Amino acid sequence: MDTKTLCLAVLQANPASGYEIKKTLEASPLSHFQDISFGAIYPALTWLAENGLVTGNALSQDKRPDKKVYSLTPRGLEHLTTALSRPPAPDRFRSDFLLTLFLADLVPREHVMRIMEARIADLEKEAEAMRADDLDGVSPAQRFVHDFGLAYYEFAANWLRGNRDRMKGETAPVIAKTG
Amino acid sequence: MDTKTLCLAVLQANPASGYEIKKTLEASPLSHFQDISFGAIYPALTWLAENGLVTGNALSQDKRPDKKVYSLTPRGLEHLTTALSRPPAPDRFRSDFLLTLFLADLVPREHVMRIMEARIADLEKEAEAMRADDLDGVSPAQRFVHDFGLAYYEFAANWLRGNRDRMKGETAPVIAKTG
DNA sequence: ATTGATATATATCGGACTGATATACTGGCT
DNA sequence: AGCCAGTATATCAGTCCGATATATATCAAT
Repeated sequence: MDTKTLCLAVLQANPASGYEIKKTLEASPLSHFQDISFGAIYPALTWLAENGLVTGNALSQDKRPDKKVYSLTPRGLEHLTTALSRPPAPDRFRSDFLLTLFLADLVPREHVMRIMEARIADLEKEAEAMRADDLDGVSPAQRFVHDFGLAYYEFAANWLRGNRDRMKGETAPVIAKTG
Repeated sequence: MDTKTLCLAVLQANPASGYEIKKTLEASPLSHFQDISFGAIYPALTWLAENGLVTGNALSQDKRPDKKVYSLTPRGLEHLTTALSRPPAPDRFRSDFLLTLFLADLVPREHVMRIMEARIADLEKEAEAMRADDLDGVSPAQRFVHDFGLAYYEFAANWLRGNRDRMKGETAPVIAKTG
C-alpha cells in the first residue's frame, strides 16, 4: 500500500501525530511486513488533511516540540476500506543476502559463511523477540499476522541452519541465458 | 542492491542487453528476491557505460529493433565484488495481503477468506512451478537460493492452510498505542 | 557541571525506483 | 485484415527512502 493508505490504517485505530504513526507501526506485528519513512509520512499527512481524509489539531505541548494530532474522517475511513477491498498486490521479498549467496563464488568463501552465520543469528534473535511479545488484548487478526511472522523467522532460521553446509564447497557461477 | 549492481551481477555471467538483463533475472531463482524495472535498467546501463564499468556494442539486428549488448569490464567486476563484500542489508518483506488480514474487521469477512484462498493457491502454484524447474547445470549456490525459495512457498502455503480458520470468526481491531 | 546519547517532533531535499506510456518492428493466430 | 504477444529502447510523472536540519528534554556518565 502507499504511504497515505498506511497512515489511514494506523489512524483508524487511534488519532496520532506523524511521529506516533511511525512508532506505532514499528511496535505492531505489521512492522515485519510494512514500513514507512518520515520523508513519506509528513507530505502524506498534509495531503490527507488538505483533501479531507483526516483532520489535524495542532497541539502546543508542555515541554516538547509542537505536535500535530490527526484523526480519521468518514471519507478517510471510506478510502481505507476501499483500498482494502481490492485484491492485494503480490508480496515482495527483497533479499541482498540471497543475492550474495547466489554470487558466492565472486567473494571469499569465509565471507559467505560469516554472513550466513550472522543472518541465522539475526533471524533467531527476531524470533526470540517475537516470542516475548505481549499478546494480551491483541485481536485474533493481529495475532494471526504476529504468528505468521514468528513462524517465518523460525522457518528461515531452521532452513538455513539445516542447509548452510551446502554452501561450504566450491561452485561455478553462471546465470542461465534466456532462450 | 541498487539497479547498477544488479545489472553488473547479471552481466558477470554473460554479456546482455537491457531487455535481456530483465528477462534473465526473471528466469533465475533470484527473481523471487530481486527485481528491476526497465525504467531503472536503461539509465543504469548508460551510467555504467559512461563510467567504464561496462562496454556497450550496438548491434544492428536482422529483423528486430537495434540491440545494445553490454559486457562487464574489470572495473565493473571490481565494483560488483566490493558491493558483495559488504554486509548485506536486512531482508525486506512487503505484504499488502497481511495488511488486509490485520485490518480484516474493516471489510466483509467473505472478502478476507476469498483473498486467503487466493493467496494459498498462488503460493502453491509458485511452489509447483519451482518444483518443475530444470536444475541441470545449475551451480550449488544457485540451487541453494532456488531451494530456499521453494521451501518458503511451501512453508507459507502450509502455514496459511493450517491457520486460515482462525480468521473465520469476528474480531475487534485495535493498533496498540506506543508508550 | 558539562558532555554525550537518546527520545520527541516536524520538515525538506536529492537521488533512486516503479509503473505507465511511447515508439517500432515481427510473427502467429483467427 | 486485425489483433495480440514478443523483442527492444527510452522517457517521465509520481512516489519513496535516507540523510540531514532544527529544536528541546531527559538521563547517565564523566
